Amino acid sequence: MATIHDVAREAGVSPATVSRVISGRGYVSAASREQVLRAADALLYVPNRMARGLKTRRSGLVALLVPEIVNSFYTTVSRGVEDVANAHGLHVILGNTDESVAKERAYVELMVSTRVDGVIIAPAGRTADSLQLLIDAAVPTVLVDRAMDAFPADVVRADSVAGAETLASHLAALGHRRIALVNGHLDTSVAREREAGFRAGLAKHGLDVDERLLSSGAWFVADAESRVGALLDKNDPPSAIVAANNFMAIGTLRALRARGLRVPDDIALVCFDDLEDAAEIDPFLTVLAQPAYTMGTMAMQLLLERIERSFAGEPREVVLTSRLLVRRSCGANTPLPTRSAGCVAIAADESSLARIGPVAETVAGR
Amino acid sequence: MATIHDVAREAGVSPATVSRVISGRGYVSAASREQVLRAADALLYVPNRMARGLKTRRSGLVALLVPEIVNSFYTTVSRGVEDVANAHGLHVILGNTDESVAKERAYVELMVSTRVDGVIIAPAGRTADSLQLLIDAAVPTVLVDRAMDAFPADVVRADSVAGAETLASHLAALGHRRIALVNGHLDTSVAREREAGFRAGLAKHGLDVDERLLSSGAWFVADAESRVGALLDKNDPPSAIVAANNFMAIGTLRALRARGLRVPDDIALVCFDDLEDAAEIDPFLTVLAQPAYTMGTMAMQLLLERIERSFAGEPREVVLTSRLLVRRSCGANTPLPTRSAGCVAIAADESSLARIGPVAETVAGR
DNA sequence: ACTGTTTGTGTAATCGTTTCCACACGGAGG
DNA sequence: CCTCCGTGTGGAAACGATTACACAAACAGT
Repeated sequence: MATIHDVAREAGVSPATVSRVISGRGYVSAASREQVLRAADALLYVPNRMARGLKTRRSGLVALLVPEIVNSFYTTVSRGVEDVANAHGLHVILGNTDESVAKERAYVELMVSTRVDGVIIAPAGRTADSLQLLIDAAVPTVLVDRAMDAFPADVVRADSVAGAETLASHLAALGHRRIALVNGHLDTSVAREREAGFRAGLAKHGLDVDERLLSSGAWFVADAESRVGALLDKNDPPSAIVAANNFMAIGTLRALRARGLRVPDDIALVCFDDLEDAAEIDPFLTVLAQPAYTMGTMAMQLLLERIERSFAGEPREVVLTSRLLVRRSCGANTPLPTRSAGCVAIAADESSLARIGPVAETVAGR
Repeated sequence: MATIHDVAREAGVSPATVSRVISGRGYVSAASREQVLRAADALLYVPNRMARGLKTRRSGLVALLVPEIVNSFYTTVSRGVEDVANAHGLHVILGNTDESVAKERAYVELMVSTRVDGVIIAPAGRTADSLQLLIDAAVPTVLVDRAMDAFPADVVRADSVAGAETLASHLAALGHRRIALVNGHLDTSVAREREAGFRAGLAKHGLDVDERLLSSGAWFVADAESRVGALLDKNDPPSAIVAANNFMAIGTLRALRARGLRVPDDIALVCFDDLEDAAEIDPFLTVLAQPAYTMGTMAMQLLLERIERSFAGEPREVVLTSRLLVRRSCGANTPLPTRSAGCVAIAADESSLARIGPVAETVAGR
């Protein structure tokens, strides 16, 4: 591979001049510039980022660490991150931690050793253990989707408490008395918040919470399927279920189907996260759609401010509101939709809407 | 951030000794090793990959460039790649080219300038234009999913011809006479192969191809939806449809639903790619499931051989066989499944099965 | 005692950039 | 005519690792 010296020799100038042409900084005569560009082209010169990064102490890379790459929620977040990053000349490298703290730790170390300019991460664990290195190494960091106690970094997340409350009260308003929550791992902040919101939603309608109808565990299809199965096989099963993410909704559907139960006729089902396209396949899931793309763009914007040091204050927290999309699985819209997209959008209550807005307004110290 | 010199000073040895301890190469006394490890720990030393890479000319990074990150087919491929790479001490960085040749070109340049050790890519364009730099820069490269004519790189792909033939003849065998193909962009090898296989499948059953029932375009939901809509609104619409990937199957479903048509009662539908979990939601899509994970592991294995120079021969091609999973959308299994997973697995014809096997056996020059 | 090998360590060159500094040249302003 | 400043350029010192080389000590075999 050609180096800057090769180009310099070919163009009859010094390496310094080549560097100035490539980077566009400093004075270069039109004639030299022309020569250099021609030489670079001829030699297929591609600057070595490692050498550049070594000298400049900036890699131009941003890491995005997600717990589950096959989950379209996170890939949508990633598109948001990427769009903003690319617009600012940064590149995104994606890492899949697989909900494993060990993998997460390994990725964090990889990213620190690669000297990425910043990290956006949806942490897998409850403690900041595997993330401590980011703080120690002073790498600008933004948490996305999942918050973490006592971790000094900006956070962009959806309001899971309000979201769960919206879903639970939607079911309660439809007349359900026995509502179950199929939750994710309580190690994550979102799971804990969703439980709290769920309880609040029932309380709002004067319903008691039957602790036996609360279940938590891995965020995956299979886990939810077996837990819902257990729930259904007891006597006095629920008449409605809130699933804490899209995968668990599918696991729930499977458990229901295995028992010949139909949605929403026999049991109502609502969940967090839009499955995007798939949610519009029968039974047309009623979902609380989180603003995944926006979470990505916001997170990257906050990160940029940290990287460029245009903001250096206390950790900030951005809370975004989700939208309730009422389709058929909750039993509210019984007739099969024909021409329409089969979906009625209803915003969450006005109180939570108040927190939507431009960054400057929604950002608050915490 | 602490450097190797800092650690050396703290430990009372030379940088060379620190390097030997960290890399585990060369002679180091137990006492020195102990000192170095203690110092590295105390200073939170994380080696600088850029400096290391600059000297060793290896980054320890492998790039995986996929055209559509939200497509679970590609994320599954990525898990295969990652598992093999990690087992060999390499890290994977993922890039999303968005089916855009321009983005692809930008990523290729980024990866070359990052001096990644190798690249695995599912190319977006028909020509090797945007990939030429990989060849010029002599970066080990493996194509996955999509082949490319006259491009000197190993390829791992599924047998799309046989796959499409399997799907088409499955529908023909069920008695369908007017079968449509909703295809992807003919710029990609897979789209062209799927068309060829589709024609072969019909021919096998003595059916003529109605060219008006062949449609190609973008691999996305919306595009397929409008194309299928146009197809249905003509007179003499098809009685069965083959969709060339999972997204287009969803687009097809939408178009059907908008017209009040039911699957499989009014129109049968089968498609390429398993939607994983979502495919098991009604209408339980009959799919040709491609071995995505295996494609990833195979691709990475071939790439490893190139990176380590343990193989330096002519470009190889690995062709994997897919499986037909018969569910309900094709109309073959009319009763709703209850206890079972709602799926009957049928392998593609024996002839294509013959090509399954360990790498060594399936690899063939091309 | 001499040679040769194994073990252990440090010095310094090197990888490919960027960038500080010095310097040279013109033209403008005094 | 002398400065000063805006341009334009090159030399050389970093950046932080690896590694070739030199050297020294310890030990074995003759």
